[in-house]
Amino acid sequence: MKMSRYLVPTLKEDPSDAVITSHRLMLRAGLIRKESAGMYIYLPLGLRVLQKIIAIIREEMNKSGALEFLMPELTSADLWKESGRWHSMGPEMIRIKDRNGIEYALAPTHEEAFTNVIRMIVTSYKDLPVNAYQINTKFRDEIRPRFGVMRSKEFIMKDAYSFDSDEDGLEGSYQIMRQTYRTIFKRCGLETIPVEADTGSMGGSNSEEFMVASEVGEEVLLLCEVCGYKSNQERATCQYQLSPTNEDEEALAIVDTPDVRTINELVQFFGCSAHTFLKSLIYVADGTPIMAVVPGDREINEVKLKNTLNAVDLELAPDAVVEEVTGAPVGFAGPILVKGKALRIIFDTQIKTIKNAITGANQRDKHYKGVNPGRDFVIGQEADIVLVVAGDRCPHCGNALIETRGIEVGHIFKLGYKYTRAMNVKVLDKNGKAITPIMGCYGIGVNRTMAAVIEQHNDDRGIIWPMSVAPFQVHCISLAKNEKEEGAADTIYSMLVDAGIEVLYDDRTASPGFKFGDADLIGIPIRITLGKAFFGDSSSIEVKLRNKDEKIIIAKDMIVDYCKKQIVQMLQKLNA
RNA sequence: CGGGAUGUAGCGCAGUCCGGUUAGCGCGCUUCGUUCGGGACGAAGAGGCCGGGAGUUCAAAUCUCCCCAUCCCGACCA
Repeated sequence: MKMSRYLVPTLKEDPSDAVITSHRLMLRAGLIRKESAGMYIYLPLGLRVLQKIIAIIREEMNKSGALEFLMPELTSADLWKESGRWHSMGPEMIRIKDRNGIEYALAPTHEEAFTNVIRMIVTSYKDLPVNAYQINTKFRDEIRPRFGVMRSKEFIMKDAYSFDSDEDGLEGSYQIMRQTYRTIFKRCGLETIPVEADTGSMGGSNSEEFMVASEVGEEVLLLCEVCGYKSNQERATCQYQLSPTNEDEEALAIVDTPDVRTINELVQFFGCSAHTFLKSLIYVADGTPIMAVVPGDREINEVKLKNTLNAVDLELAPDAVVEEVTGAPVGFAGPILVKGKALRIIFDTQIKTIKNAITGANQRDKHYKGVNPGRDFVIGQEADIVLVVAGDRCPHCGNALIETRGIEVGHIFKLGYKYTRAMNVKVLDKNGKAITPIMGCYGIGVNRTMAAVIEQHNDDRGIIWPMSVAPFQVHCISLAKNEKEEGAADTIYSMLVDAGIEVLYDDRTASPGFKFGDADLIGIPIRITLGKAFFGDSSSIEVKLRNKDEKIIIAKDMIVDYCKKQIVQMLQKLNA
């Protein structure tokens, strides 16, 4: 491709609204432009990268035996009502009506759609297992689009759904995808960390996310360097036990604590350690207020709490609700309710071990001390609801966990029967008996994968594409000063193209420095320069790899072979 | 939705506090000439409803009110 005929609007300065490296470089290298918040335009150069990633995904999915489909983006409300998600997806799902008032959703995901086709076309166990996938756009009315294409309202996802006769089958399908995902990301040049994950609104049990370690990642990961435990903070658990005390149970007493509300203030006031406080927070879960109680030195993991409650929506209660359900202003809540109040309370599993605790008295400016679980209040429901942080002990081996941040590029999980039951999918087994298939579901964020590759492969001059996803394989810079030289340069370009190499040919009239700068920014792996060495007698060509500093000289006749060899080697390295 | 910030040429910004010529600078863009291996130089140009609306004033990019958009921090997810 001749650059003079290709629109590559590189930018010398950083766009003001890009804060992370990948976003900055995508804008600067002329890969994307913003249409509006959360919506991005892929320019020709950027599209090529996206297509390369898609091709890798498609190739590996097909290799795994999955079948490619293409689903409508406009999905009828009936489909969503069947599974119950017309309601539960909430405002994240973009809903529209046609001229007759019929309701649709712009698909935020396609579990229902795929379950529906399988119901239509699969009737026998002989067709199972089947793994159906597509590479298609998703629409989500994100609370906050962020970081360029990293989190956008419209994005391309590869989503796959497996259907098996039984759980063993699902395990097989799941493991195939697990391996396929590793291969896909490896081929894209990405190092990923698979972590245990929460299943979110999709439902299901077992789940693994593929994370790209990055400071700008939105996920917090907890890793154990000893046994290899890896988990998303949302799901992470730890071995934790408060040290037992031999203290005698004190009598319950009420203490005046004027304006002492936060845990820090309480520690000061009472002069004891934070975990002897019973931190009691009021949440509203699907419209109903509840209380969650954790040791005072712990944060609540809202995802775990939400799962415990089986709630769709969970948020901290507004002050008015807190006052209403506890009878006291915010800061004085506790599990010993005043007479006449009733509230569902979830206790963290450690609460029962705390002796002579301190907690809010549900009265203004008053706390209880000498609080003893079981004696002063009943532990009705307990669950692990604390947020695990760095330094907590690994749930498997007990070593200290460490924290890192990651970008979620893929997510695989066992869905179970949620959709096949809700949508009444039946196939006949060997004995002619109707059975319900079990599902798994597997997603890859394509645009996000592209951004993640840049996050992992760049330097202060620009992008350093892995060969597999580079927009072109060779960047050929012509430094020709006259028509004769231009002609000679064109010949080399044609030679490379004829050999089947993807070449971006900088035939523009610009200074060498300008062209080198653009080449570094765009980051094509192999750069060849047609300059002095070439236009002189020697007929030799300078080659430089984007990820190396040295320049080497190759004889003109050898250049095609050399490039081909480099390309093959670079691709093989990613496949290994 | 809550908190913070910003909207001036394609991009990056100054000017706004303290109202007053024809709204400026750098990059980019066009034409010509000279340059030409690490973002060249000169000359001549083109390009602005100063985010939108209402108001105050003799006079508004600048002051007031309302709206909109974008970005960052928190709650959702690939």
